[in-house]
Amino acid sequence: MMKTRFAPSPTGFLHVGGARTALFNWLYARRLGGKFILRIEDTDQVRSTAESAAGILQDMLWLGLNWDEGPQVGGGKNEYFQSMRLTTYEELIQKLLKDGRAYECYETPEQLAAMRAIFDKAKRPFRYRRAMPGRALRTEGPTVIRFDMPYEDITIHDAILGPVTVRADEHDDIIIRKSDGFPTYHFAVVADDHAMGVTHVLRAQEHLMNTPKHLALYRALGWEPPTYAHTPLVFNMDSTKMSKRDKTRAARAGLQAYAKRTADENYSKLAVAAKVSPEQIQAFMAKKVDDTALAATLAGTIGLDLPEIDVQDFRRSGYMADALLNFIALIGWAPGENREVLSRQEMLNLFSVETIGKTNGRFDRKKLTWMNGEYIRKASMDELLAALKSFIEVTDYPLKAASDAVLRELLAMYKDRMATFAEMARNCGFFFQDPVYDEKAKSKFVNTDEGQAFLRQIYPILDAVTDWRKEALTPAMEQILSLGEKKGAAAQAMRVAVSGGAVSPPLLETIALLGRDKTLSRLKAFISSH
RNA sequence: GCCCUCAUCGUCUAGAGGCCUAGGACACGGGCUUUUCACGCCUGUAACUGGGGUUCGAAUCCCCAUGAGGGCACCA
Repeated sequence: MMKTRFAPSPTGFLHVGGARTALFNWLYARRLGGKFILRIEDTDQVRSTAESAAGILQDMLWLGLNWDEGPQVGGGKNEYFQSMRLTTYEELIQKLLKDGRAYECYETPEQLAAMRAIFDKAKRPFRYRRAMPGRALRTEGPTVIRFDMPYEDITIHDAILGPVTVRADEHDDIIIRKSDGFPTYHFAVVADDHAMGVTHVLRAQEHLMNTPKHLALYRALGWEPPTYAHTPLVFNMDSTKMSKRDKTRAARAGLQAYAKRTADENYSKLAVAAKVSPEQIQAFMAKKVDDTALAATLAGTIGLDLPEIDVQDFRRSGYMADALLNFIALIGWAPGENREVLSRQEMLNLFSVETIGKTNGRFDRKKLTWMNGEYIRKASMDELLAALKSFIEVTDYPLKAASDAVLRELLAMYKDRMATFAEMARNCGFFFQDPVYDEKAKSKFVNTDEGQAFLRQIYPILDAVTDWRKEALTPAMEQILSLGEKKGAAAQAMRVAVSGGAVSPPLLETIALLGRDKTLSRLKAFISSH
């Protein structure tokens, strides 16, 4: 049985890069009729959290990347959390110890750092080996167990990169059991991939140099290693690594500009608006803390968009899961025949490891946005509504209170003119609350002699309409559009009065949904106030 | 510093020796459509990192240089 797995460590949110790895594994397993396993690698007791694990599961489900084995599916209840499998690792480690393939070490972290420093200074690579001189003697203190790497060249037969050989003198004896008794990543992956029957490992290229270690471990344990395939990496457009730090960096830059703009140097006004203490903000700005949640709230209060990095960031920004997946798949993979917009099923039909490329890619948000628009336009109304509601669940816009019926009306109106749900959410606020009037639009279209004349003509036309359904409103709207020299000359004045700005969906649909009272009162307010 | 990987338009990519005058998509420019904004349609600009080989012939194969990225933890 062919099996792939995605094995994130629960030390944060699910990153887009991780999502791509998960997708590739998911596609690969589904394509070949195998099984897809989800395993939580929580061997780092300090950094792993249960909340993070829960968040990752939730994001995987939002993306629609379901697993055949893993938390909540198949097997015992905690079988897919490494922290629950300690006895398994211990037995294996004891076996290696007995076979003489592993040994205890007594250096403290400080001693190791000092040894490394000496080599660094001499510009020589430091490799810990069993036979090296100067190893610490047995002590009472905590010990660590290392694997005795064989002194031989090791060749990885990578399904994407081809053969890659690492010379014998490049290896070092990796730690397989930490002093807290937990296995290290290197040991736990090998033990689990074997135990769970994983046959194909698709992981990011940053793991390439780990592979010889894993291969040696398989051999020492007498096991058949899986097929490895290392995927190219994904970077920001400026070729920096995509990381949560991008968010704090962007927030700091935006906040600095805000402080200058609004003369709020010590962030006292912002602190009040964001409901946090000024000290917190100052500590954040001074880079004393790297709190991404704080960065998000602060950015939110000054209307600053932070770069999306984690899967949930994209959800909050109003991207559809399928569009994100489709876009992400195309970095490093091309289905051929110039195909780009692919449904999940089409991706499944076309996917293969052979068609994954070797070159690192960059994350072009503009193309993602375009792709999301494509998905929005081709989605059915039911699909769109479901996706929109999943967006509404995690955000807080005025349309949060809208009924399904109203949401459907809005979607019909905005479908062709939005690239993300957030875009619609920002633009449709005037349906739910008084518009924030755009002063420039007002002075250009409303507070002019012509604009006033139009509004005075428009009001009675609409006031005469009692049946406010779209069909009944159509003749009145036609009449309004025919006002003035050229067709539609009066539209902008009405648009500004009704929506607050120079841009909105077509007026007929807009006022039909807005309702008679609000439409008329907004028009009237502009006539009488001038 | 050492080891490893990669290298086609600004970006994602197609290209597995002649089909390449290098194709597609995003972005950008121009036009059409239009009650605003979009959508849609038409159209334009734009690339084989450099140098050596191999070959009748190289974006495609080899070598070197350069550039980019990854790794060198009691993190994964």
